[in-house]
Amino acid sequence: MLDPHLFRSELEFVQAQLKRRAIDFDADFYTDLENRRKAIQVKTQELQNERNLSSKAIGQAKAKGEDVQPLLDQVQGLGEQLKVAETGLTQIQAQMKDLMEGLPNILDAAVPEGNDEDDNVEISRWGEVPEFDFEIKDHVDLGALHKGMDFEVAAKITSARFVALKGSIARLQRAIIQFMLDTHADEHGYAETYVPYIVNADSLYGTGQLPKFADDLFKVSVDPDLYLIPTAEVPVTNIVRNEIIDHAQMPVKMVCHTPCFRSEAGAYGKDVRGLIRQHQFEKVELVQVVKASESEQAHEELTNHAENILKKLKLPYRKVLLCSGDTGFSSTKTYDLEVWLPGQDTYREISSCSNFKDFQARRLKARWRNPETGKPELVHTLNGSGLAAGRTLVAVMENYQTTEGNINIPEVLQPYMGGIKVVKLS
RNA sequence: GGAGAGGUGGCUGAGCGGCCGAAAGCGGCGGUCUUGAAAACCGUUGAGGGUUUAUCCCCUCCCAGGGUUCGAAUCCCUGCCUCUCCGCCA
Repeated sequence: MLDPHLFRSELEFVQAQLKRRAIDFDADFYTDLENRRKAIQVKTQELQNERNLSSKAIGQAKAKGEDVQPLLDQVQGLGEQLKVAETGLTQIQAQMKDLMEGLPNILDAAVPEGNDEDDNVEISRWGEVPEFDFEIKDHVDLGALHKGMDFEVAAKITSARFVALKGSIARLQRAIIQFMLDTHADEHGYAETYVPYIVNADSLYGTGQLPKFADDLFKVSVDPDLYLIPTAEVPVTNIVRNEIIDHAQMPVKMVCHTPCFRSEAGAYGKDVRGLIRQHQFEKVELVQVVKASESEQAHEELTNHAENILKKLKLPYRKVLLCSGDTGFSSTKTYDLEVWLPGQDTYREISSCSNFKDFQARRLKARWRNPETGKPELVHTLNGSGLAAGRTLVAVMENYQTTEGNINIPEVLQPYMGGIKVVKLS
């Protein structure tokens, strides 16, 4: 949610910024609504004040043993007026909330203009794209060859867009997850975190998935409304919802591995082959809660932490700054890390690192206490995949394949694989 | 799943339908004292919002949502959560 004060003081700026998101914000409609809100709110509060004063007077008169009937006659009808005013206020506030919560975050000045992923800007490349002197296989074929990746059986158990992993391939994914968790916890200073995989609507509202993106979620319960998490971002960031964090606890840095569940409604026909786009996948997520003045630096650091995993795995990747049209709803600025996938002969997203500034914090009512002023201030929240484990599995399999169809194990993963250096065909 | 108890400020914990945004203690902050610190003493200290240049003033919030009332932390209803006991259970 954007700052309402910004709308009142700098409406034209807001309008211009939303235009970058291809949103035609109706300033006249807003101004009219805001003026009505102001009038109704002032009126309501005046009536409330009148009621409070009258009631107090009645109380005092009663204490003195005076006749209160004249006073009671005086307030007759006030209740009805107040009810009308309060109802009106509630309505217009709800209307404004609907309007406001449908608006995306304001983009950082550095975000390039553009319509879609084709307009994203490459920042850097790392590593050498491997050259193979044999006919390479993609992860689906490799997985089948190793009898470790079975889409058919998952379809039988559940439906399309699920997978069953077995043997060394399953272990390799687990090794990747453990390696990532250990690296972020031990080297990058994140607190390992475990959270529920099912969340309530308030949490999804807090991080911005609701009310706008309900179609992307799996709902598992009605009354109360509960959903499977689409990312660990939701439960982990919501740890600070409605909290005022002591300054000594700042910055809050958490790392968390969870499965993620996405209905991917409307994504059919897009990238269907293999593990790339699934209803359920494993991800290690980095979340930071920082002071406003530190979020831009934290964004760079968090992205570096994710990059560090790719470097340690010696997987070639590139870093991309998303353009205005491709940056997510809640984000001010997002870097994507794209890993090289030989099977697709291209770079594919494996991490997305975003700075939400105070957009989520305002919805979450997540604050920290500034010792200099003694007052609570909204925090800035950030998160990034560190990394998507399923896609990392794909990347390792495809980049480390050998002519025999074996898969070499990156050195950093070997301790997690019982010391073996290669997964051989049995 | 069954039975009971309870949800009040950063924490502990009082609170009769009006004098309660709320005692007291702890903690925090400022000060006195001290070479410094501790102790003691004094003062101060919740959040959100409206109006305003600002001060002032006003509104809302005692788990959440409804209700009763001129007036609700306090009474009533519903929900959620926590704790204790029993049952079941990885």
